[in-house]
Amino acid sequence: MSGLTEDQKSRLLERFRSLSLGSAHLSAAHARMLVAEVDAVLGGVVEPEPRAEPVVPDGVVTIACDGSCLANPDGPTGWAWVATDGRSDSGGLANGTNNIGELLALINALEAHPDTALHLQLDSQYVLNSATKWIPGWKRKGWKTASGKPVANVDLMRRLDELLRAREEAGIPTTWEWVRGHNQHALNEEADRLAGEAARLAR
Amino acid sequence: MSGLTEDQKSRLLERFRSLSLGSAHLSAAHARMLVAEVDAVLGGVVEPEPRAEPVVPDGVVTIACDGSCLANPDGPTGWAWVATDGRSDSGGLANGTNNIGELLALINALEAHPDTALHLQLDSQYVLNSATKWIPGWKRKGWKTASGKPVANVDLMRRLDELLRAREEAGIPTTWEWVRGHNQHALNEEADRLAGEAARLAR
RNA sequence: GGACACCCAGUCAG
DNA sequence: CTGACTGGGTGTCC
Repeated sequence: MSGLTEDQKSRLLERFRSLSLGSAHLSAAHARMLVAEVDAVLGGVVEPEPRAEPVVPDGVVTIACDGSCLANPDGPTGWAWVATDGRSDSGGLANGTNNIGELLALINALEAHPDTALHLQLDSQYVLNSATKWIPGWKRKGWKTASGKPVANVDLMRRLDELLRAREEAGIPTTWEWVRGHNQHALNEEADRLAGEAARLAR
Repeated sequence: MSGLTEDQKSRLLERFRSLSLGSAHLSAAHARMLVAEVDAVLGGVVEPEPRAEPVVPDGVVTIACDGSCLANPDGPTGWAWVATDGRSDSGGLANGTNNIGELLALINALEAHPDTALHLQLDSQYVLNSATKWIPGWKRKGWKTASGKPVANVDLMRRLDELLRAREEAGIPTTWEWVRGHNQHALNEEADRLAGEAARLAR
């Protein structure tokens, strides 16, 4: 009924990193993610009940995207994505906003998987709605907001639109899921950690 | 360079309790406070350097307020205040939050000193800012938070406002000081002790 | 008016 | 290390 000790965690982490799965080995990000899972399960934090999660078909890669911004307007900003195919990436800039971080996470995830069917997990309704709902309307109205003001972060929005149109034209499936932030969702938590780390490094 | 042994502490405590200062004698709370001071000084924990502390004018009573809550939301909750006039009080309730404890400490201290110029020491910025900054704004906006949600613990906040307005109308001076928690600040430590005791008794 | 996110600060505890 | 109670602020959209 209890979780792992710190010692057990680090030993597990080392073990996971040295494992071979087929020809590949686990990334550091995924090893940490797995340790967190084991810890949660052993600690009774997650019930073994069937989870009401979307069923992701075989061959589809799930990616969690997240951003971070210390001192929100204009502070050090980080972005990160973590995928179930074992890949992950992150980066930062010296000045940005929380929403720029979230946008960059998605854009970088898409750029890294141009030919892969994806299931995208975001915690930002701003980015999720931009990608799935608002961009078409903005384009029709010359990138103007509902209240007539220019859409923020237009350059990033245009790039996002470009990437999504390319996927659509190539017939590459893309599905979306909103996940609440900080909800012991292993993929998202790891993306959160990496994004925060990247923001701190960009300081 | 070393502090007191437990034996030394209890002997000191007994000694302090039997002392006469003018016609009064030390309360148990203040005796413990003094012993803690001696211990800290002998242990080299506090430097004998001149401290940058507010100078409290003669006739002004300093009061440290503190709250405690075991198992934070909804657990046994205690409050306490300790004053330099030798008085102190504490109490508890079966269910509360940490912040309710801190609020009750201040409210009870004010109620016990309606006509005394006070210097109030709090470790809770939540309560300190409520009392000195936020209440006026909340009243203007119908007790709504900056993010539009109803202010928590409104009943206690209203009572606090009432007490402070009464003091102001009567022209009774009130000054405020934030002290970091658990910083060998004798008055605060004693209030902390009493609040914890009260919480355990309320269990 | 609503929603999500990013922080900052303090406290209470395990 | 974990979690909760509370407040302030900004970024963004409808």
